[in-house]
Amino acid sequence: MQPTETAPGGRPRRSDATRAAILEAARERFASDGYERATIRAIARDAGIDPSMVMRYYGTKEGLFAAASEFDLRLPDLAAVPREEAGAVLVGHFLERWEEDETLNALLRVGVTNPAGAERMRALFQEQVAPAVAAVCPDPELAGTRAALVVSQILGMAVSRYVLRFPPAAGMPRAEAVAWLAPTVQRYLTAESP
Amino acid sequence: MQPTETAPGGRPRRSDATRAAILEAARERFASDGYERATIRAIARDAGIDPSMVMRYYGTKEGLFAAASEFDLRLPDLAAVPREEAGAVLVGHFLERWEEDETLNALLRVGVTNPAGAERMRALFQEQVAPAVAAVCPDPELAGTRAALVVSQILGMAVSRYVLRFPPAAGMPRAEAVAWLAPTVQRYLTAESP
DNA sequence: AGTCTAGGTCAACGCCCGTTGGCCCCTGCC
DNA sequence: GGCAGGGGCCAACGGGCGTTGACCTAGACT
Repeated sequence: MQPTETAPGGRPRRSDATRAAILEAARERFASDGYERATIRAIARDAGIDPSMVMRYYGTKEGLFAAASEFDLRLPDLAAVPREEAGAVLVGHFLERWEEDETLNALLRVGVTNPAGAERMRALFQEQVAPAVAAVCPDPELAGTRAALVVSQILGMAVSRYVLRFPPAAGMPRAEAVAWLAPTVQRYLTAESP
Repeated sequence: MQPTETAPGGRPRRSDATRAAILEAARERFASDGYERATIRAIARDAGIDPSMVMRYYGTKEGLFAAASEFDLRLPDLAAVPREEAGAVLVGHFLERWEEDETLNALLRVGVTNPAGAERMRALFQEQVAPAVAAVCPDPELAGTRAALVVSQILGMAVSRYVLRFPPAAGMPRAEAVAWLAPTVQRYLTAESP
């Protein structure tokens, strides 16, 4: 038996480079192919190692996905920006994050067809988005609803732009997308009622 | 050789019931499982026939999906409703359609992980949504952008509500969702600029 | 009544998948 | 310099997949 996991502060292992290569290849494949078509064999090939190594380090395909889909949105503290700019800041941050890290695309593609992936997305929503949104909500009891509305608009743009690639959405400069979406998100965050 | 297709006006075939059962089972499976996990064997089992019949009538799994994903959004003529209600009408119609026919969910789930499915969604956008939106756009050259924005909001709500099932979005009464989204869509349809 | 064809079943094919177990080699330690 | 153990490869497994072709069967037409 050999250790498959170490506390984050543990001594570096000789296999760390391989582990990282596997994770990177996995994120790429999950992001572009979804869960079922992202095969362990293809991921291993991308990482330049044998498929059995993936099993050794991550136990199972589901375990690999769990490790590859760990993600920090790094949401800004919305209480620290001018109240009327919260919407623009949030939209800009999300789109930027989506373009710089393929993990979000992996989460989205897997979340849509795989129950475990959907659960991951719900956790991301509850643990990261909802609290960040609650920080600028006028009414605590509506915070969940507001967060869901915000996410619906941002998620929809991400699907249109990065996944389905509707020409007008995919071709739109990011600044233009932010300009259109910001007032919407601002309203969801702070408007008294619909 | 035997005919696999007949002109829409053709005489009814003895196999029409079977063909319909296959299509219904296929839509159900594609909607709940996505393309890869919706197996021909499972669809045939649901339809109460042998898997080879599916191949006989639809040629290939891709052909089956093409047939099962034919869809008419039945979008209303937006020029016929009061200008300021276009947003509410459009949102309400989409959510209703999403709940009454699982084909839309099948399209969405497959579109996210399958290239052919994504192409289908783009065709739906271009052939049905874009023209309907153009009917109320003040500026023809911006119609495509406006349609994409509208779709991004509606698609995002559908993903949140029906696919990922974020609790606040999934639990929200449809009327409340419409009330929140309507002003957004209205603005995308008619506002001069962001 | 006899024939022909469309509707349907069955068994198999080849392929690829996730996963396993055995084996080798290299490295760091005593 | 031996040796333990982690890093790595290889070959195989059982199973499920899409797809095929041979084979029955029952109805419609003449």
